[in-house]
Amino acid sequence: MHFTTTEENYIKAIYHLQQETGNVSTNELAAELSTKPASITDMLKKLTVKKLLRYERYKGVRLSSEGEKLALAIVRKHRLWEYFLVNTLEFGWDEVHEVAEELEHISSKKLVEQLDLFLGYPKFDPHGDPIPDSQGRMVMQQQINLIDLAPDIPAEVCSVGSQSTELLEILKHKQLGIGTKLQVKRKFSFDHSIEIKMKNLPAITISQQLAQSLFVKTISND
Amino acid sequence: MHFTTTEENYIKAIYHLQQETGNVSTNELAAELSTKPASITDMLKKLTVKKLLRYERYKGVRLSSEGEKLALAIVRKHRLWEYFLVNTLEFGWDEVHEVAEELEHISSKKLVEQLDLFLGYPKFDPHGDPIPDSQGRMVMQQQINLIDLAPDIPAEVCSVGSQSTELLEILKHKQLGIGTKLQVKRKFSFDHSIEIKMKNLPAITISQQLAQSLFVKTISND
DNA sequence: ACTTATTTTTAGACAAATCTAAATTTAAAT
DNA sequence: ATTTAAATTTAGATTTGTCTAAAAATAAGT
Repeated sequence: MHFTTTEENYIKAIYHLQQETGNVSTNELAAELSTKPASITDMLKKLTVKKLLRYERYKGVRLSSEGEKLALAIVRKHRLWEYFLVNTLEFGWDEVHEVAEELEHISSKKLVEQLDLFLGYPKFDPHGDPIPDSQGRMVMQQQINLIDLAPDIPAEVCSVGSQSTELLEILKHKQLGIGTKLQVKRKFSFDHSIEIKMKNLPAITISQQLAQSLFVKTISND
Repeated sequence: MHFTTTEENYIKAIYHLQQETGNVSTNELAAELSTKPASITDMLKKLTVKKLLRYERYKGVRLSSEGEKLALAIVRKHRLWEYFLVNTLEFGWDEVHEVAEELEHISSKKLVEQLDLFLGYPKFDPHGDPIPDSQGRMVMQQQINLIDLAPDIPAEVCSVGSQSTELLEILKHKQLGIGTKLQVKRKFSFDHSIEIKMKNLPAITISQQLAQSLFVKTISND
């Protein structure tokens, strides 16, 4: 069965939102997709007929297993293309998202499989997010939010909370990115800002909001 | 300015048809795009407003210089992606067309330029068609139709007339493809079929229609 | 040249995806 | 528990790209 780009974008949005919130509300979706709630309702009915989701009026929506399969296929394509753009075509990791949003809708199955093979079956995209394999499986990272990292534990940034240009801008300015190694030095309970230290750089303070947008995994320092 | 996939497909179709026929007729376009003439007229009016073509009612259509620029950009993307699919992802040259039809509408300029760089600025796609550079320039092949090739002149297939699956099927069966070296042995004026000889293979006869779908360039046999 | 056939255009309708404005259902508040 | 507020859905309209059927313009045939 074939789906339009618009339908795929709805499925993808529901997939991402239901990771956190369980059932996804019409208003959440409207915000995520920059459309009006009325439009969401129309499309939810349409996708329900196509068996991609379980939806009851006024009660929110979840993906069916069909829908989840489709979502994972789209996420797989998105992340593989991001990996390709950064590692093969030498894009910066902060400039691949928009292009991947287009490339993820290319339908050829063979294209995805050959691309995966060419890239060497990567497990994580340039933002640190895991890439689903052809069966939709992906490895789980035990990553924690930077705000929860205990002081003096060496850790490495492995994922960012969103791809908004605003976030990417401040990260670039503060020289933070995927792979950056750091330690938390102090936590200020007044505004929940934290002081972090990166090698060869003076310690800097980052806001609660920024810290919450960064995910890290602890690393052994040998 | 941004154009829809549909609009780009119209521009591309007009570009290809006007190579041969000069002014392009509504019916030709309808056949090429598998739509009805009425739909063509509607779209021609729309694209005229957007300054992409010169169109007068009942008199056919040509691309404006704006339109030609766009067409060349699309053709460039199509052929670069075909090259990529064959040379990087190891697709067969006869299975890349449909995928490239999708990829050619990805809009990122940087993507095209980085892809071109990565591929080493190729001059011809896997079907032997020239790839426009970033300025829209392409090298001209002095290729002639196989039907016009004089007997006993060594030549090499460098282009096929269309990408229809029917044509690709018969070419595969007869072991003909881009790069195939051959000579014409006899021409039968009865049905304009010709007998050709490839190295290490018995001579075969091919129909007028098939010969007209193949373009060759002469090669020195040293 | 006049009639016939072909091509092209217009007019009106339809499906997809969206919108605004109004109505309905659920949730919150006193 | 009743009212108020918020979220969601319905109803009707709009845009894009398409269609069919009918009208208009061009081309062809004798």
